[in-house]
Amino acid sequence: MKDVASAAGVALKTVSRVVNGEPGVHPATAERVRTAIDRLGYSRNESARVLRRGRTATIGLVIEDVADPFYAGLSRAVEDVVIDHGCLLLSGSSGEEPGRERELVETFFARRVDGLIMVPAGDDHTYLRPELENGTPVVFADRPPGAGIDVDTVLADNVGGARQAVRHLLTHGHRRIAFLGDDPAIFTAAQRLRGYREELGGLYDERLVSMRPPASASAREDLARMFALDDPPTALFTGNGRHTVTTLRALEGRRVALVGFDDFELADLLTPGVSVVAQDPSWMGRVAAELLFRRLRGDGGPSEHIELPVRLIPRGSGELPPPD
Amino acid sequence: MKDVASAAGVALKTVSRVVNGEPGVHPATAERVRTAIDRLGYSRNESARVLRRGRTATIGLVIEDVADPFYAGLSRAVEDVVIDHGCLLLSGSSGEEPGRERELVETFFARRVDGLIMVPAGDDHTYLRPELENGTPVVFADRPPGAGIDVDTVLADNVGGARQAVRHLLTHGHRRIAFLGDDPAIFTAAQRLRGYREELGGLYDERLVSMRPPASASAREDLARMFALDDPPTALFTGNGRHTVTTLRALEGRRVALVGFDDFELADLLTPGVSVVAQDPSWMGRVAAELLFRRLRGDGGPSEHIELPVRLIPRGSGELPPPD
DNA sequence: TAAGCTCTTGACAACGTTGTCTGCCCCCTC
DNA sequence: GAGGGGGCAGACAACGTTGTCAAGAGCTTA
Repeated sequence: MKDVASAAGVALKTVSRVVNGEPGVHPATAERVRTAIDRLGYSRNESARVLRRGRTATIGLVIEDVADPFYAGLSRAVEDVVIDHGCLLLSGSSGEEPGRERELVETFFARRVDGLIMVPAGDDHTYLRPELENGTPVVFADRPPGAGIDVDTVLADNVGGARQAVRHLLTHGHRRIAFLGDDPAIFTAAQRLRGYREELGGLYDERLVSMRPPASASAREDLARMFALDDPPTALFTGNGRHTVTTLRALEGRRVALVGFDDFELADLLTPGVSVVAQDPSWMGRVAAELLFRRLRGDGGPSEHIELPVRLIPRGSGELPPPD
Repeated sequence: MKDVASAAGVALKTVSRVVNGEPGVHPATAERVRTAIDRLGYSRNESARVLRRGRTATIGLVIEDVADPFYAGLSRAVEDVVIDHGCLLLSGSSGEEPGRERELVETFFARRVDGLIMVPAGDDHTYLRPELENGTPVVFADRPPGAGIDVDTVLADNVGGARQAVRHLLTHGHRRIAFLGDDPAIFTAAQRLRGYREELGGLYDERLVSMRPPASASAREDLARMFALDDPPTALFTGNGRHTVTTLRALEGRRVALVGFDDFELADLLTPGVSVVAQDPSWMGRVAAELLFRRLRGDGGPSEHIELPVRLIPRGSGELPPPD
């Protein structure tokens, strides 16, 4: 900038004004400055700008894994909103490890992100407190924060969705409905188990419940054990997209009714088509990002807790009747 | 930092030394400083640090769309390498628009990213030249840069993969093999068309070639037109994951041999399983990122052009014989 | 004609770090 | 006891911007 200034024969401040489109510069001078800028290939140093102005125009996003289609969709939606607001996105995957979640968040804060959207991996977020008191807005998506932290949240209707799935299977005549989900330490897994249990009522049988990491040997063993029972399940409710896929694979063509939580590409092309309770990751991302920018514009109201509806999509697998 | 210094009764520089783990500070003093840091909840301002030191410990990544599983996988791999090197990732999706690609890149450079990995959308990258001359390393992944730009590239063996796919179909007795791919303005689409054409030799028939955006009406029309021919195709080669999926959907159960470029989740669960030529997006991401960090460590050798092999995975659809 | 106003420009400090240089104290050695 | 060296600490400038304030030129108005 200094070089540009001397090349154009003006003061530093005038260049700054031109670069920022501030008024009060004579058109001819501005033109001279712009020519010098082009000639020297100058580009403003954002670090210095940030240092001086205190705002970074950067948003942080912590998710579990970009390679998971659900989070990829959420990520893309957040990115679009962020770019529309003239900001940039710093993102990182926690890999479901609380330690890495915290490291990422702290690195983001050290870089002075203006706001943060996160899908938490851990359940203790008291470490956010100093920064929250500092005024940095944080929005939790998909899962709520641990105890004692009061922030905006955007969650799906996990309980309602699970109830819908189970009700659908009950309507089609099933009485032995198994649940295959993730570790209940994960919020969404616990909520979906809760919905499953509530809707099943007296039909609940804990021998039909498996809560394991997807694609694990233990998950496969649980499934085999269930089918070895005297009264095996005639229908399955899988607790997330990953479990749906690994369960389908483990079934090896065995025809059992199935409803999965989370939609996934190609669910319609399998035979039978896979019925699912669909969330909309883009919607969640957009809502979370817009809420964040509303906070950044100064909305200081009490924290909001948005619950997005989910939708049952019948495609065949959930409508299979129980064997006679 | 100033506050920490006065709280601990030391000079600014001493705090700086402690924060950076520099030697030459008395243990007792360091301890006092650390206590003050904890008490005040101080965290270093990275912007100021960057301004002073000139390196941002930030890498930029421009891809086409995070929500596409291929790029999501690539993205995750890049992220892992970047984090391992103590850096952070700024990422953005170009959405296949050259304008947005350029905007993203320029924003990244304004933020003084230390290096850049990009999947280009446009074919003119002369705008990179000033920054390249400045010494910022750039690695192109998946697609090469436009003319006149000499940088490292990491590409898949697109021609070889297409030839493999076509050869596989020929081996299974097909002579009428159609190609359904993207606009040949996209490098990978053009390369795969080339491989297809080379391998087909005299069997090439331009009426069996469609190059359209996936999931477009025109793509569906082209497919219908091909099947209406007197000598319709008995096998299809689809030019990327998205085309494979939309083609499968358009086929509506019609049994035609098919090999797709790009692997995708659930390809094995469809009936028949979908044979594909698989690339490894994580591998590509990792290789690109490691190459970038090698450059950052000062490797100034001539630009490298890495071609990653691809692999044919037979799953059933590519082994269907032609109808008699 | 002097005062006042607008328009344009510039000088300067400050943002929070870190690199360089200097200074002090204490201990060791001759 | 004097000189030298190492360990520790601090003063100061600089990184590249932008906000604040002030000043000069040219014009209008009383």
